[in-house]
Amino acid sequence: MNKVLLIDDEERMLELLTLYLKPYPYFCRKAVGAKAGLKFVKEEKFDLILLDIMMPEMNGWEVCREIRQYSDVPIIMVTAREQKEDIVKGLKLGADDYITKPFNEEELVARMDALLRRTRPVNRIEVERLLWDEDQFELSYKKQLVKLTPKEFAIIGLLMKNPGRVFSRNQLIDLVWGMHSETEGRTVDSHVRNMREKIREVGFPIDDYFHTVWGVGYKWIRK
Amino acid sequence: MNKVLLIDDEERMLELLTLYLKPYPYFCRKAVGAKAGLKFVKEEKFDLILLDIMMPEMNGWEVCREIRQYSDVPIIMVTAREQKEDIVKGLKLGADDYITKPFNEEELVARMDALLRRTRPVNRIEVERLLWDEDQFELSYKKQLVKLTPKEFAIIGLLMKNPGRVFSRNQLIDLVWGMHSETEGRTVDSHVRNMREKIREVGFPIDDYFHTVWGVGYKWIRK
DNA sequence: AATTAATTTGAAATATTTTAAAAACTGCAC
DNA sequence: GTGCAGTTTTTAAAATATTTCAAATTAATT
Repeated sequence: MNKVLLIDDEERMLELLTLYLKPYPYFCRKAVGAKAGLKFVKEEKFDLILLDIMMPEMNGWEVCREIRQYSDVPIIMVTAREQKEDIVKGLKLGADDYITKPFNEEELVARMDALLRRTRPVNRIEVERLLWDEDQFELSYKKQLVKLTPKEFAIIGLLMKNPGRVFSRNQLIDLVWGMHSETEGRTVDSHVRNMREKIREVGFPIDDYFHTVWGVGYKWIRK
Repeated sequence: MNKVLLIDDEERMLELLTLYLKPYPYFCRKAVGAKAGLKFVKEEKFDLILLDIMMPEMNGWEVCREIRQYSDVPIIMVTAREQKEDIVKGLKLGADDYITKPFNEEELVARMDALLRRTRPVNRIEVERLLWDEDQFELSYKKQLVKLTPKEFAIIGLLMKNPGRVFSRNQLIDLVWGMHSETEGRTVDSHVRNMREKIREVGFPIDDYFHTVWGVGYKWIRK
């Protein structure tokens, strides 16, 4: 069951959307107006957001831009009519898709399904019997569990999901801790050290995979 | 003995279905027409519904959609002929299977049995002589009863049914209390503590199974 | 050899979980 | 309705685990 946030200033539209989505595996939460919407986004985790562009206090683009400062949640913009300008602007600000009013049930659901399908996050990845599993929050090598802390788990997951790519300490801080974190770059080193040690203990050749890129950062070797 | 609701506007068809199902462990209730059907669904609990699509007052899809707003009861749609569009639409609205007229006894029963088999909810689960039984609302270890409160019972049941998977406090609140609950995450901790203590008392090694995942939530270990 | 960066180390600062106990709530019997 | 018993929720303190940071050490680069 996917959690969807509907943001619109018109209650009628919120009701209509809820009604449309009722038969589908979507659980809707309704936010009346931009401010209420932003509040919801900060407090809860959603799988998708349907965001109306035309709202009085703050328009949909501003809401979209603000959300994108701290979240990658998929967003579909709802526009009154086919206005190319609007659409381009919306997508540039980070929206993932758009739909024009009036729309029918099938189109709405089809776009939502498609967006979720293409943005579904990777939550399991395996390399040479080293398995990173986000659902279980476990890293294991040949069935032996490696007990990692949340930060260690997040760091190795990010690197494994992006093999070959170097991440600087600051990038890691932005991605793992979240932007606006004040954490020092050296802190990453500590976590890396602890993590390497724990993984080494179970016998996985971590040093063949998790490399330091001198003067730049860290990367997971693509084999 | 499974309780089945037959919804059709033709009495002849209701009789035919009842006749077919007579030799099998199904107890049939007949509803003539959509309205009567919906009334039954609201008043009684059924294990399965056989729903005709072509009915005068309100067609089967509408009935299906309405039922799905408040119930997950398995539904098999009965369609006059193989119409792909109809079937797709019906299944999207939440029906679980369909059967086309004319059908024979074997096919009907086979589909009903199969549907019941795959939708039967887990209501009993046992791990190392710790038995969680939803029908009796009892948890016991080697026949000794553990007296749990409803919340405690629901939490351990959910975790046992999903071994290996971590649930965050918020997820647990959504799933056990229901979305839109205002309950604090810390409340979960209290229930967990009380539950652990009660289970520990009867001698089950609960700490080997029910783990805290630091910074994330709780999980039941898959052994 | 000098310089710069990474790693190790350990201890302090933070965060999270557990424990415990009190307060609020609920359903039921009277 | 009122009171009661059991349940649920809240709160605060204690116990644990993680995260951070800075200093000392080691390694790589020029």
